[in-house]
Amino acid sequence: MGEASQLTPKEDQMAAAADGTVGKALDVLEQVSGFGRPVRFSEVLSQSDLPKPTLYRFMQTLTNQRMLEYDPDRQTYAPGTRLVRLAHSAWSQSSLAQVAGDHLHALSEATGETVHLAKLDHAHVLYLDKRNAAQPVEMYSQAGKIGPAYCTGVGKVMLAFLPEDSAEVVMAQQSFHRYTEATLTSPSALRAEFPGIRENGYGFDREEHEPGIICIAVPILTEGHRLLGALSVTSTTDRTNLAGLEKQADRLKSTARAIATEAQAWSFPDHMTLKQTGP
Amino acid sequence: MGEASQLTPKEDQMAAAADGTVGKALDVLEQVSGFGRPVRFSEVLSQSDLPKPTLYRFMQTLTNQRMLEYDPDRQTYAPGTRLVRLAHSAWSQSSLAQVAGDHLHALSEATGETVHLAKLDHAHVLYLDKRNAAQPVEMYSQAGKIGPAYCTGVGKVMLAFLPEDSAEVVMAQQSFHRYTEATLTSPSALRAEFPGIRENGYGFDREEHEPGIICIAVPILTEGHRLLGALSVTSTTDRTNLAGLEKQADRLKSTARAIATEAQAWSFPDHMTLKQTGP
DNA sequence: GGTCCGAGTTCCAATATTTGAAACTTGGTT
DNA sequence: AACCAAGTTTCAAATATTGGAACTCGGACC
Repeated sequence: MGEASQLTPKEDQMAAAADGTVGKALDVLEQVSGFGRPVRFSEVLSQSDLPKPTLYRFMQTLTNQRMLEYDPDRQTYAPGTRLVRLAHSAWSQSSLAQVAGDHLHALSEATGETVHLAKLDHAHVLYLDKRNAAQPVEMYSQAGKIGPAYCTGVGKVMLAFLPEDSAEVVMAQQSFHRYTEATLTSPSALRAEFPGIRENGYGFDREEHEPGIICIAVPILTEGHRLLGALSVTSTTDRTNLAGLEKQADRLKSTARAIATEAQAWSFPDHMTLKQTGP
Repeated sequence: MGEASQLTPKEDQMAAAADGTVGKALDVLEQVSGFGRPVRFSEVLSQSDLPKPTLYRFMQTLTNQRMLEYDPDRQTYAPGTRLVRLAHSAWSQSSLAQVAGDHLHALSEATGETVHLAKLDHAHVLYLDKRNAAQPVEMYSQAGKIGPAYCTGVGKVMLAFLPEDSAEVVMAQQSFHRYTEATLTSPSALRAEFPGIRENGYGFDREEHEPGIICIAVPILTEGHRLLGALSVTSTTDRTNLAGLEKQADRLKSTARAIATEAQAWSFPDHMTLKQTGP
């Protein structure tokens, strides 16, 4: 059992709770990945509650399967590149990410600010895409990155539009680190914001995660009110303020609606022959 | 078995084939991902040789583990976003990708062309990074994307610098589709290029994959001559020719050497704060 | 040179898990 | 109402996983 690991919120007792051998193997993968750097077998062993031969076999299997990669020079394991390939496939099949691309671009052009597309993963916010007004697309520099749910615009908005019991479960898993003065550090503080967010249809990040950084976020909902993700426009207190961001609310909402509609209608046009291209 | 297998000896035909339950589960994941679009359970079933309940349980497990995602509206499965998260971790831990970033940028600035970083994954070329010049080439490739090994600059160069038996194994797995007039469509045609590539230390793509697209590529090798990946500069026949690209050979080689050195020296200066950014 | 030590690896019988034929449920169609 | 296909559950038999213990290997330290 690990002690305080670096960024993981409360380790979810039931979620990671292995279903079967596959679950345990994936736990090992997650653990290696969680180190954030290549690790020796013994390092993983000391953090794992699996017996030595069992862990050893899992790591062998995962390495065989290229989910882990072994560096023979350093004798370390790191998450394997098969993951990168699979993730590319996952990302390009995500109707949300695919459909949203153009909308994000348009939004960042129109506002001149950075735009994020995110969804809820486990108990974290997972960023699916990001557009800077000036810069072109960056792939995994930002896509795939995770952030806290309780102190980001997208996170709070998604919580507010989640079924109440689900939201409670997610909130129970937050670590509530106080990043700034403004960070909300309890479920009740969060809960208090929800009615307002639900009524307006948007929410703010009031420098709750980083000083000087503010944002406005809206949920992306299906017609059946199922939560698909969220959208945000970020700026700094140097350039604008909450009232300024609020002016973008309608544009954000209609973009989110458009994305939701297209994502649902998206019947996978086969024009993306996932055949290989490039030199 | 149990021989020291450095790079997939011969088991590779059945490569994905079973290592135990975990292997089978990952096969299922790969299969779903291979569809390239969300799929129904029965579609997977008809393409799998697993019995119905077995496949069913695997897909349940994978869904529980968020390696797959189930769309209740459409009743389809697609690769899950947990993969995107894990891949982000894999990518950011890949010393190659991390270390190469600045070099790629410099190279694309200096040459004004598109630069690719790739490694060998299974029998494919897997692109780890790409930098566009100001005027990007008409082409689509990004991190996580795979391409053929036998008709790309990076692929051929990597094959040439692989131990002979490994190269043969990889070549035996190529499909040798004739993309263009110039495509090499047999192991022997490939083999004939290797001595030249090894002697020069670089290789070309002579419009073998896409008409009008040419490139020069060099391998990235450790001091112990272990193959880490490859690097390429791509252009079009409109803008230059092979002789023109060849002028970049020395710059490419020294960049590759620098990347290799840094990648090996990279002892993980704990830049691992993993601090989450973005609202 | 020998001995000790810890990391990594293999063995193998006890045990818990996976397995899949068959039966059942669900939702849509004739 | 009867039918069919897709998806889900059951349960004993078959099999894979498990982990204590013993072994190998290479380096550190007398």
